[in-house]
Amino acid sequence: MTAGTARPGGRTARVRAAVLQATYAELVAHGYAGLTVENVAERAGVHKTTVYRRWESVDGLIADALEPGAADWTPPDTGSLEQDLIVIATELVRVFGDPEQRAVPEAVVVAAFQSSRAVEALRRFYASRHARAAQVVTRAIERGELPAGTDPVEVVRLTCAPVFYRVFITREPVDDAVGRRAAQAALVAARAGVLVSDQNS
Amino acid sequence: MTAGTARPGGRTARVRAAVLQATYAELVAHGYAGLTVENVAERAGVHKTTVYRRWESVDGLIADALEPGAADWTPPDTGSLEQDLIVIATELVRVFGDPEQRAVPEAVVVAAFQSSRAVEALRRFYASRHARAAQVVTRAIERGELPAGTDPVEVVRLTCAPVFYRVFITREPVDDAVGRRAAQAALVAARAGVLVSDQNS
DNA sequence: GATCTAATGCAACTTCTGTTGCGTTAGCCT
DNA sequence: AGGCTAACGCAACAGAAGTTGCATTAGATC
Repeated sequence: MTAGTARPGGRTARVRAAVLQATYAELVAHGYAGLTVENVAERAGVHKTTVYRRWESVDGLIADALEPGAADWTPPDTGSLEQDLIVIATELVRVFGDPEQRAVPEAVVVAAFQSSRAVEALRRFYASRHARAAQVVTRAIERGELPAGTDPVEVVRLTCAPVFYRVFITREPVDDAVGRRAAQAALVAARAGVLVSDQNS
Repeated sequence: MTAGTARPGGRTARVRAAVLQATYAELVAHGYAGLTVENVAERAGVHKTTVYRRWESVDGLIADALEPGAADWTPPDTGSLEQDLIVIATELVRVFGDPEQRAVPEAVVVAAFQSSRAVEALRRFYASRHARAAQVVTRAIERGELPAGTDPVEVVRLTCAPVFYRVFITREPVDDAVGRRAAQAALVAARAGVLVSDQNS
């Protein structure tokens, strides 16, 4: 984003950094509902027209703010698939339990309901996250812990989905036990061969 | 809601019905992002101040519009737990595939991110839905298909979560195969005893 | 059917969001 | 160093969202 600009140096980059950081801070402070272009601009020390021109709307800001998050995450590697999945699921629980860590991912989910840019950002983010987390499963398949042909990403989805479901859909509380159970259920299903990708019966 | 009003007859009830129906129609037509108090009021043939006074905001409208949906739903009863779960999951897939049926539930999920009233409406709705769907599992436990002590609602959650996860979080496409796999995974996990409620190890 | 008053309609107003035209600044290039 | 111009700041504006005070309507009660 803003990569093809004719003047990428100095001020433009500074403004961009300041605005995205301000977006993050505002999200943590007021959440998606309280996110305003004007507030972000003021916090960033930038005029609101600048923000409107470069990001168009709050959804553009949010979509942009998510980008960095995907890259710097590495999956656990405990040697046991079950433990790896449990770590992944309980880490999710921990993130959603912390308002500060939760702010950005939650905001993007909300923004995706009204902005195709946010949808694209979400797809890219979770595609990346899934691919990284799937390494855990791929290693397990190589160790012979799971049936050959098991879809690694599907195991990851099954591990994460129940946590998201409770947090964002049914609004039920989550704790480590929820994550653990999701991980174990995904594991059992994978072992039983339910998540073999060819299986389209 | 509006139950304790001092004048429940005639006009008040008519206005309420007209407004909720208009809310539904507007949601289908423009989605949550395009939902405006003024548009709803105009469509309902009511002045906007009336809507503001009785529902306060769009989130109030949405929370109210969800209420009727919970009551009139009965779970399948095919005689086989696997088939019941598959029906539940693929029915979800079908609902989310139809913009008209999808509009209201999606709107409430969005509204819940910024309105505690919508959160309460969501909790009530899914608590009711889960309880009804859980009958399917309870019957299976009685038939001896699942270990005693299996948490029926947890089986339902595990069946539905992957569909919601793809639709609302990762924005991946869903089809019947997705629902079928989710149902089978939940079933396998339940059979293995992973979803026994006592189990807090 | 006359009265009372909750609920609605109406209009004006304030506030907030987003836009536009133009002047100014600062990065890039020779 | 000096010019060129993209990017930014500024102010004024347009439009929508939500509020308030008061008049009007129509259910309820006797």
